[in-house]
Amino acid sequence: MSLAKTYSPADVEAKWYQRWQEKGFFQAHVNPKKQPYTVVIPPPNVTGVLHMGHMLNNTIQDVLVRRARMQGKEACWVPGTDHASIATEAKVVAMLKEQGINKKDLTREEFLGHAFAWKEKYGGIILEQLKQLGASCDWSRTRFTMEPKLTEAVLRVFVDLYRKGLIYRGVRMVNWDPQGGTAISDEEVIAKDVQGKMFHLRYELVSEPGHYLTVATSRPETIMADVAVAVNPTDPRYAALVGQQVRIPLVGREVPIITDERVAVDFGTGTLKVTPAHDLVDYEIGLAHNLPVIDVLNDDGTLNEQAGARYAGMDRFAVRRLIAKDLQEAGLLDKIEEYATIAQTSERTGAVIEPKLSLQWFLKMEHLAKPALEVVENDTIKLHPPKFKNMYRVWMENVRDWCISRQLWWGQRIPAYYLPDGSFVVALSAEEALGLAREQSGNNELQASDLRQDEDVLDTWFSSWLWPISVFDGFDDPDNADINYFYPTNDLVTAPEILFFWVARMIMAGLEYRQEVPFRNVYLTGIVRDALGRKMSKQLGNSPDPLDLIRDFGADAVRTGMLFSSPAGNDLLYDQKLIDQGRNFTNKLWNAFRLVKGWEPDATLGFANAQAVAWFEAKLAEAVAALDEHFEKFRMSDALLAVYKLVWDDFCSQYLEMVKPAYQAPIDPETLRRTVDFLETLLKLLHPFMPFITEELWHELAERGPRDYVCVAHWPVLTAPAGAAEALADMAKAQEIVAGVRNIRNQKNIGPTKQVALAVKTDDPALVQAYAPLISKLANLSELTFVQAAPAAAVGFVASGSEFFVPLDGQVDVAAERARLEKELTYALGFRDSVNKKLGNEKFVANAKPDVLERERQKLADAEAKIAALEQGLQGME
RNA sequence: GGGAGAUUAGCUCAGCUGGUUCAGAGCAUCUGCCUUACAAGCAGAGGGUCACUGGUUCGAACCCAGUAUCUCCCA
Repeated sequence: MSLAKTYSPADVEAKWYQRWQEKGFFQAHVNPKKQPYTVVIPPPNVTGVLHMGHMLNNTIQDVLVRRARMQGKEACWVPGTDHASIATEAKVVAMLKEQGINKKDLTREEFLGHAFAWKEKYGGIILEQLKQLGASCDWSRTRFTMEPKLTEAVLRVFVDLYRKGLIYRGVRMVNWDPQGGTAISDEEVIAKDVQGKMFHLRYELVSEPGHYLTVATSRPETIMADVAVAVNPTDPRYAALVGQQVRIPLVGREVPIITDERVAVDFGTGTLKVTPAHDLVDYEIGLAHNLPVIDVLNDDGTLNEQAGARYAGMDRFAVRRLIAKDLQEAGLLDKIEEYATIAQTSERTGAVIEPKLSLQWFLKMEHLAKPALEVVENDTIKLHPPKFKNMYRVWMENVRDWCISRQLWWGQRIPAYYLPDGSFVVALSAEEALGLAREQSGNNELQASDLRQDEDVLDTWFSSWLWPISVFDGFDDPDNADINYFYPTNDLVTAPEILFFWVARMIMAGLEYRQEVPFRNVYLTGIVRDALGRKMSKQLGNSPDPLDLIRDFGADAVRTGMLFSSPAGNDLLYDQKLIDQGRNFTNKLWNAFRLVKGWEPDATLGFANAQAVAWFEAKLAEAVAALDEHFEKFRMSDALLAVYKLVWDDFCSQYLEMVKPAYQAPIDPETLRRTVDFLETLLKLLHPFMPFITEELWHELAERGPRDYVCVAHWPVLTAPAGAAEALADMAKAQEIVAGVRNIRNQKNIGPTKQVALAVKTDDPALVQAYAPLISKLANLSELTFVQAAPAAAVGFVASGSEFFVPLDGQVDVAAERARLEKELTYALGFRDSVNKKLGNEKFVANAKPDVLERERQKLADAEAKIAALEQGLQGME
């Protein structure tokens, strides 16, 4: 046999992934005999590449899916990507720019041609990367949110919601992303703390030239859009000025001083310049006072001609700097203050958002949100960890209408068609639209060419919220076999950041279109951070490339490393050490296999390890029960740790050491058979976490049939064997004795190869006798004898009420030995007293439950036994 | 500013209904070992005022009130 001392993942991973696919193990089919288990992937951006967050998220999904598959369920994990309107369009625009092509010079069709070509070339790389991670998706079901069928689903839903009166078009103040050139929804706005400047500007009073009203603003570039200055009606400082006119600095235009409750008396100077086009509150004030609206901003964030020739065409921030200088020179700038404020930025581009009045499409949320809140409140859908329920409730109770139109080309074009008179119809196709338009206008002469389709596309989330239904074609064919079987899905694994963007909206869509929740459990992962707690980012360069990690350590090591330290909802502080630990674990398993593989059976030998086998059998049943419980509660890290300890501590450190034959000695066939069985069971339990090495070892361990793969093996269902509790308890005592001897070895510096003798002084020799061979082997004893009195010159310890001695001529420090025993005795006495005190307390005896009382009595008895043994030991030293 | 959650060993976290020798795990640390599966390893050890202050209780890491600090969400 020439098996390498270390496991080398690179040689085996690609091979097994290919075999699994060839065998079709990941493909799910409608099968009424089996229970379905469905997961839809949170579709990554089609232009994206795998990052650490994806690794964590997809590892968790794969663990769940693989276990379900082994449990005999029809496991269906649907992969796919979304089209990510803003991000993708930005990338394509940038690429075209490099080629010297300006988007403005292209028609919509030409642009989409470029975009699709780009997507074909670069899109979906991430799905190939997931295969390297071992993700057991059904790749035959791969979907893309902008493919024809999913696009049709989106349009159907739009038309349906419009006809139900839930979608409307209107002029509203929206969040304008000047860099993306589009409106975005409230949820896509991220507030960031920034250090800003407050400019105190002088507005001259028309009636009193040379006298000024000071107005504080953080955006002096918007003064050209001012239509009034407002003060609070209760503010005595300005009461006399109300109704007068002031001159806007530099601009010179006269605007009135008005009152409005919305002005904060204690903010700035208590005066507010009102620019209805560029601020939500100002807009409301403008409406209330019938003020005009002056828009000085272009869509790209530059100022327009309304701002005057000097500033037109310049970027808003450049104008801010320039105008500050101009104001200064004109003596109209009172002062500039530094102040901490909040900048609203775009989730997609990072650009500072401009509130902008524009005509957009909205989806009413109230009707949809109510039932979606209800199903989470009553635990029809469970969030893991449950603390997110609070957040979910608050959001759902305060949800505002969803702005679903985007001023982009990459996405589903809104199916609204405008008539020459400006009115519009909403329809699935141009033909249908024409019919409706003729009906609506009463003009049968109307031609298709007279209609103009809305230029905007829909928010990407307006595709994603349909994902659990649309991937099974549930919109165009609502009663098909797949959707009836696989929907509702079971578990969803995603990040808390998109709880509202995506999860909440999927719940709404599921209830609206299937009258059923889209999933039962939502597992929320944390954010992957570096060891210093910083979010991983390209700018910081603190994120390793996941593919490098897989190449260097193996996918199994990376998967387990990621899971070691990531309880649900908690951030994962990534540290290379975690991957090392994962790698070490694969190596440990590999070497356990090497050991067992090397054993040669001798048919003449009888079964020599009944105790060890009975013990590990009991241990295994116990561990599987614990493991299953962790899984039911979505405690993935705990589940992994449970198997980790079972394999490393119980199987390798204990069991294998118990049954391992001497060097080059043969093993009895029964022990070998049972050990191989155990190892197979362990491979099954490990498989969801470490799919590759377990499959490799599964096939190394025995000749397998064509479809005999651990990947589809039955998940172990074990019941504790008869006498399990006793086997566990007895072995624990034996192990305590072994540990006692080993402790003495360490204290006295006796190497593991040197044999020692052990003398036992006990009233109950049965257990020690029964386990004597095992204890002798594990503690490397030369002899184990029973004595009536402590031998001279020996170091002793107390275990399970008996005394043990290791005779060590010339190495025993009697004084130190006594001191150690006395210390132990003091502790035991103190402990006994505290238990006694408890049992002597009438109220305790009266109030405590019987089993609690019983346990206390047992504690007392144990303590008494230990004290007796220690006292005898001390006497023996006299 | 409003709300939610958290604070347990050097680090990351468990700790269920208040009661087991209950103060735990993994990693890290320290000591000794190249013991024929594994030094990516083996054997052992040390380490905590359960954030703080009060309260309830026979009994509190756990329940209650307040304080401090941190994180997240919303404005």
